[in-house]
Parts: sequence; C-alpha cells; structure tokens
Amino acid sequence: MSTLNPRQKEAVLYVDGPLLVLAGAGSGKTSVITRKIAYLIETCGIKAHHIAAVTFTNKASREMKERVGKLVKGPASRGLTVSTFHNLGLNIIRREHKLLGFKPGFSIFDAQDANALIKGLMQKDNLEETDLVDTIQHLISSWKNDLIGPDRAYQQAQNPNEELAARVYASYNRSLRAYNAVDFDDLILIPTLLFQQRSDVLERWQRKIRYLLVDEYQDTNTSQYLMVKLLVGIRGGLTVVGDDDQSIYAWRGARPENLALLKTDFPSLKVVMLEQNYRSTSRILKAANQLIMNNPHEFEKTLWSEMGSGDPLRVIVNRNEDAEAERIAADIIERRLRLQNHYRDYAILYRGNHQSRLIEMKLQVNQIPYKLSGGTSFFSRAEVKDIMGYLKVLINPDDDNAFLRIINLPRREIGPGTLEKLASYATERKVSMFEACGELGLTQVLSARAQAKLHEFSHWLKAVHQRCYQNDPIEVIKQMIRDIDYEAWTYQNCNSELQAERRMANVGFLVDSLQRTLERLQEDNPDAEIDDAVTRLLLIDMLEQQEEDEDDDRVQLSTLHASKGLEYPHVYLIGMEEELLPHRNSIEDDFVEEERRLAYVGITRARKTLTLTLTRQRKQYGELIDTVPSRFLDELPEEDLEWFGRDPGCEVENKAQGRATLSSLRDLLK
DNA sequence: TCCTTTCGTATTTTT
DNA sequence: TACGAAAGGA
Repeated sequence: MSTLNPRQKEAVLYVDGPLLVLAGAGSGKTSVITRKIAYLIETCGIKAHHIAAVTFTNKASREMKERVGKLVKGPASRGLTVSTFHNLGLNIIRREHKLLGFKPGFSIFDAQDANALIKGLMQKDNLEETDLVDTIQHLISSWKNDLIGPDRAYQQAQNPNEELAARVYASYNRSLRAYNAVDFDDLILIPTLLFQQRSDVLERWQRKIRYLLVDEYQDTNTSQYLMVKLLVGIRGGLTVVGDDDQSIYAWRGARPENLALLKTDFPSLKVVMLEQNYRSTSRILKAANQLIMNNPHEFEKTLWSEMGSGDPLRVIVNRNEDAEAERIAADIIERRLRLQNHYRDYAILYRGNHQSRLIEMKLQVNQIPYKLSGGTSFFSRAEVKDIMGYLKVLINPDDDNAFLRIINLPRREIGPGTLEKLASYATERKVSMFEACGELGLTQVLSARAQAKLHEFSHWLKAVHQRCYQNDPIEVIKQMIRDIDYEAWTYQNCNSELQAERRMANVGFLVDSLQRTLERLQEDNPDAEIDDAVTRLLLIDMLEQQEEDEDDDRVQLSTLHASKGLEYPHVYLIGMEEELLPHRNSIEDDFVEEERRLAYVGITRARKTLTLTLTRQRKQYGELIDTVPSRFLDELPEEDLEWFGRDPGCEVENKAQGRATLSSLRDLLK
C-alpha cells in the first residue's frame, strides 16, 4: 500500500459504494485494480469467489491474473474470476444453458462463421442483394449490442436495406438456435436478457458476484453496460476504471458516454481522478494535455509527472513516404548505437495498416528486426479453422456450418449436389445435416453411392465422438487428425514446403493449447470435459501466447488502435497529415474528436522521446498528392517542438545527412 | 478443380 | 497503385 500515491490509495480503500476511477494514461490503473482485489480479499474479508474483474482482451485479463497472483498468495485467491466480458458471458450461458434451451457443447460463431451463415441464408431466400452481406452483418451486430431484437429492428427500420437486414436478422437468430450456436454478441446479450427476464436467476448471480471491477470502461457497449448494472444491482459493489480521452472504439459500438451515465444510474457514485503519470516526460505530457484540451470534456483532467522535462518532441518533414521510412530506419539505427539500447525500445505507430508496408521494406533492407502487431489472428488461419471445424462438429453435431466446412476436407467425393439435397432434406425433417446422414429417408433423394459416402463419414465421426468421452480425448483427437491425413492435405494445398510445415506447426500448437486448456479447467473442476475446453478455446487468441516465446528484441510496428495499453521508450508517430490522421472519412463524418483521442493515445505511449513524422507528398490510390500537415500538429505546444525540414531547402540537406550517417554507420558495423 | 484475368475498392478490430 | 474477390476458361 505504501507504494501507492494518495489518489490511488483512495481508490483502493473506498468500498462503501460505486466508484469511478478516471485513470489517465500511464497512471497505474492496473495497479489500482489488482491492489483493490487484494484489499477486498485480505482486509474486507470478501471471499475471492465473490469477486469478479472484467477486462476486454485476453491479454489484459492474463496480465491482471498474473499480478493478482503475486499480491495474493496461496489459496486465498482461489475461485476469483478474472476474465473478459465474453468469457464471463460464456460462463453464465454454460451454467444456465438448460434454462436457455441450449444443449451442452454449443458452438460459438465468429465473425467469419456469421458472415457465411448470413450469405447462405440470403442465397437460400433468393435474395439478390448479396453485396449487402457485410452491411447486414454489421447492422445485426449493432442491434444486438443495443439490445434490439429482430422485431423491434424491423419496426424501427429507416429504409429498405434495414428492413431487409431485420428480416435476415430474424432468420439468422433462428438458424443459430437450430445449430445450437451463439455468436460473439450473444455471449453478452443472452445473459443480459436472461437477467432482465428472470429475477430469480439474476439474484443467484448477484449472490455469487458481490464485487465487480471493470477495466477500460469507456469501451463498453450498451449491452455490456446493462449487464454490469444488473449484476451490481442496489448493492453497489462496483469499481470501474476508464479514461474518456482514450475512447477510440466508438466505431464498433463502444459508448464512452457510459462513463457519464454512471453518475445518473448510481447517484451515490464517487469519482477519483488519477492524474499522476509514471510513464512519460513532462514535455510529452504537456503536448498530450494541450492536444486533448481541444475536445469537450465531461471530466477535466491534467496529467503530470515527475519524470523530468525530457527532450523536445521532434517533428520531421520528409519529401515523400519513401524518405519518411528511410529516415526512421536510419534514426533507429543511429539512436540504438548512440544510446546503447535495444530494438525493442522503439515503436512505430500509424493510423492505417497499409502504412506499415513501406516501413517494413526499409527495415528489412537495413536488417532491423521488427514485430508486426495485429495481422491475421490465429483463428482465422485456414488450417486452424479446419481443425476447429472438426472439433466443433465433434462436440456439437448440430453445427451445420462447421459440418459443411469439413465434410469434404479432405476429399470424400461428396459434392455440392449431394450436400444441397442433404441440406433440404435436413431442413424438411428439422434435424441437423449430420443427423440426416444416418436417416433412411435419404434413399428417396440420393444415389446409393452418395449415400454410402455420407454413411461412411457419419459413422466414422460418431465413433470418434464416442471415444472422445471414453478415453484420453487429446489422444483421440490426435488420432483423428492422422485418420484424415491432414498432413498430406496440407502439403498438397501449400505452395511451399515451408508454408506447409508452418501450418502443421499451427495444428500442433492448437492441439497443445487444447490440452493445456483442458488441464487447467480440470484443476478447478475435475468433471470438465472436452467440450468445455473446445468452447473455451474459441475465445482465446493464442497468437499472443505464441509470440511471447519468440525472441523479442524487435522494433514494434503497430496501429494506433492496437497500441493502447502499451508503452515504449521511443515512439515514432508517422503520417501526421490531414486525411491520414485525422483520417479523411472521419473528417467527412465529423468524427475528428475520436481521431484526436487516437493521436492522444499515440503520444502517451512514449516514455522518453516522441518523434512525429509527415511527408510533403504522398501517393494515394496511385496518384501523387500534395499533403497538408495534420491540424493536430497546430494543437501541440510550439515551444516544445523541434522541427526538421520545415523549410523546403533544409530538407534536402536533412536527407543527405541521414544517408551519410547511415552509410558511415554501416561501415562502422563491418 | 485449378489457374488466369478482370474488376472494384481502398480506417481503425476484439471477442 | 495494389490488393483481394469473383468470374471465366482450360
């Protein structure tokens, strides 16, 4: 407790009612949450299994678990819930699945699955507007986030497109039910609706969760907020931590106004402000403060630190994006040698993913190791989807979506014609496609050959399913992957041997993760079965875990969005131009405030130095465009900025200097 | 079924 | 310009 400042202490000690902690960037909010959990357990005598801490990402929840584990030793922390919103929702649905009418082992549809399902539904109804699939998917998701059901969506529809989307929404939900599946949004929506409708169930959960802590509160959407409100009830055992200035996810349904709403919903709300920053120099913070002052505020806050004033912020103007990338590469090489530090101390942040390409190229040329955040997530890789498809069907034979993915993979000579007939037969009989495979009525519609193929497949799968619940399930699954000779299939479908090897490594990693997940679940609950583990696995992004093992002295490349929550000694914020940051679409739609927060997030990632770069000309859609410096540059304190290449003349000199430094450094290294 | 060509489009992304 | 998706041909 002695390591906390007075504000932080106040936030930890206040347990008499609902509390809002407005935690500025780098103000030690994770410390506050973890210490508060320790305080609740050790001093307030609240049992760990009555406390839940909720985050948005797996990464955040993993970090929090780790830090609580260090503070609260031994069995006292047993039963503590630290999880993502979605994982909490999943747990609630699992526990209440009977009441909700789900069979155990229900599937979770990710965005891709949902997209495929919507497309399929529209094709089945002979709807022409297949180009609207993405729009409709997005609309359905926002409706779900706003707790609007298909009926109300239809009533509220403003135009024919929305009407169509509402109709698709209804059949989409029916299909999910038929498949014994839920989508990501349902993981929050379904428990929330259940709580609204069944006060007895709500009370049960309120008795279980007596104190709730929520991280990154500004990122909650309407259904998440309602879930929190219902769970907390009148008891008021609630601490939320958030920062309205770091709200950068409004475009995907986050409601930063939920922060202000708390005041209305909990009149006794206490507000604590954390303004001391432990990360950045005061020059960086001054710039951040001055920038964000241009946004309207519900809560005024000003960050300060005792880290010294530090270097001025550099602003480097380059001729074009090529020069920008080169300049940064040279700068990193030069600084690393001069400051005797590591590649991992540097981060390059940008607005759009495409901006990383040129940078990557120049880093490669200069042999600077780098790590790209984001990219395709582990679960969207084809090989992972394939095996997950098998696992899904194994634990939930009703999942037609997964069934269709794997039925002909590897080739089983079951073509589209057969599948179409099977599908319509299954729909007619109101059974899943897998179930339909074994039915006798198929003789009427299918050739003997096609039927034999289907039989063969369904028998085999049924056998695997049974063995899964009798013997060591992981061994059974490994055998299954050998049975289908997935390895041969992979090698056949890859361009290079290396690619195939990587894919098989991913498959191996998937199975290992499944095993670890199962073991972890069985520690808490010896009855846990393979279906628990598979469902759980769907919510974990293993890419993060995987990357941690690799050697990590690399320059970090990241979008501004993905950089939230992280920090680096030296940050380059590139592309400080109008139309890029703020992005042109945001300017048009008047969302500049969120773009400003995005810039704010970027600036506050930096600990020691911050370098802002821009170009005079940039290629846009193949055309060379004269750029305008970002308005955000004008909003920074001029006296703390050091410009390079602002006048056209000295920029040439700059470049020459950069080249010279670079080549002399190269010689030096040889 | 695979490969080529053409066409359209062009933030941010977690679960 | 540069990519991915969809369509068309072998």
